[in-house]
Amino acid sequence: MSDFALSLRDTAFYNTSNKPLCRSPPMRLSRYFLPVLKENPAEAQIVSHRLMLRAGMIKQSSAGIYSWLPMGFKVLRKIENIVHEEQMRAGHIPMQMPTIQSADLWRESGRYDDYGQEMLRIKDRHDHDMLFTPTAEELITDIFRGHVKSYKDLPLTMYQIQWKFRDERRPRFGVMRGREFYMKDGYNFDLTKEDALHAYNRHLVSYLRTYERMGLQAIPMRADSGPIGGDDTHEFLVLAETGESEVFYDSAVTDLTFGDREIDYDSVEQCAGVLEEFTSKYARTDETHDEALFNEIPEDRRRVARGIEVGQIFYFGTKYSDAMGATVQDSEGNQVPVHMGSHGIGVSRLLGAIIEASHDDNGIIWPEGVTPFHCGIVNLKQGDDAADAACEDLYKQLTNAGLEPLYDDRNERAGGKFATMDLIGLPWRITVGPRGLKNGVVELTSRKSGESEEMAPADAVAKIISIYENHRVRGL
RNA sequence: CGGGGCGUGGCGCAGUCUGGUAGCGCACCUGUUUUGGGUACAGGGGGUCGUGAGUUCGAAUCUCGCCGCCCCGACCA
Repeated sequence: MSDFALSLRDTAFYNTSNKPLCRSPPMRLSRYFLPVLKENPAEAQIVSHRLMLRAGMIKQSSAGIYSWLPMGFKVLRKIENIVHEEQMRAGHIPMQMPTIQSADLWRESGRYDDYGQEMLRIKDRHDHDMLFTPTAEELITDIFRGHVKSYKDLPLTMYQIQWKFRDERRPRFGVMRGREFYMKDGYNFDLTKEDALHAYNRHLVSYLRTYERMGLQAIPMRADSGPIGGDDTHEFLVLAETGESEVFYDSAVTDLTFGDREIDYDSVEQCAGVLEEFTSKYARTDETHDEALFNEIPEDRRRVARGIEVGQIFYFGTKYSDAMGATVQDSEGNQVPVHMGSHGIGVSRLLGAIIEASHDDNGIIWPEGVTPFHCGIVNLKQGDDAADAACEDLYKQLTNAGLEPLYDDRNERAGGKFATMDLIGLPWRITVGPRGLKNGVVELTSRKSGESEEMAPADAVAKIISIYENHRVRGL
């Protein structure tokens, strides 16, 4: 757990101490900004979009472009931080590139013309062609070729988490198919194809860990490379009825979990072993589906379903290094083009995918790894001295333990508070009322199972702390 | 981009066909009441009806243009 604690500190962008930033952080509903909607907005068709709007997480600004309201932003940051942690654990180096780039580099690779209308093109005041980046292969290759000259500097993998823009003809499904989206994009540079394939495998492993920490099962499926180009590529799909891709797979793949296994990311054998384990069973999207191969699966294990694409990894060899002259000198003095790959995780899209995979009629059910607040505290009788004091005490103990409770201290009726808590989907709720306090108990309720248990306040705190032992990710 | 639909207070909608100067529910404010799964009553604030032009004594309503948004399809992380 020690490396975990270290990486946590590295990625806690907005609070580098392990203490709350101020004496009274804004985690009381009376002071927070959580504009929940009682009714369904007419614009939202699918459940994740509807729930994100109703839970006050996002507000549409224009088609496919959203403001991230405080609670949505908090989840976005938690997902982002999990991605950072797992990337750094795999040895990849974080950096950041601009959102607006000159068209020149894109002309060099030939993609300025290939990309078509999806690319948002802009002119600056000097009449130069600029664009809002949909991805960053050209820019990273330009950085690489300017500074790396020797094979001794390889392997190298850098990544960023940055806003991207694709001018979709028809944005829809809320953040799942927006025009502006937040994405992790990483790029590996290696001397040989073998090295680059290890980078590919390493990314597959790190992605499996990443999704699992978010409470998701994302199945790697053989896919099509699209405008990125390249030979080897897998997409990671979360099964959901509302998914945009049709998928075909052997049901045995859904039994695979990554669990707590220790992985040495430098070990070629270990990474290749995981790839083999997770990709040997049939699992393909409609783009690469092969009916004959599919029919070789025992009939009772054949599955046709829909999936949400939450990530993709590519090995594309020397496509960009050839086009852009990214070479290094090898040990024999030859100039050789580097082998590259790129890898993406749709960070903002993941919010939609997680909600699609985890909700019920009453609202969202956050997995513990990404929940905006670790638990809710519902005061059933605001203004009652005993109830107020008990809630304050719970709030203090949980925040002192480094957790983020959301205390509903509004002067609302119990029903309204419960409905709000269910809608926003916090995994655990502590319910505090004068009646229970007379017997020295509060109620701890699981959002997922709906089961409640009465216990002393101190026991509830202890239980929440132990539940989150393995899910310490910071948000805002 | 092809096809369809919709723009009326923060949200959900009625009113448009048949022109007469805007209404309901939720939310919000005040008060009383109530309080363990969205209390009840009373009072109140907020909209030049997406936008521009036209027709008319008079336009949310009719005509034409424009803009925006949603859905289906094709396309995509």
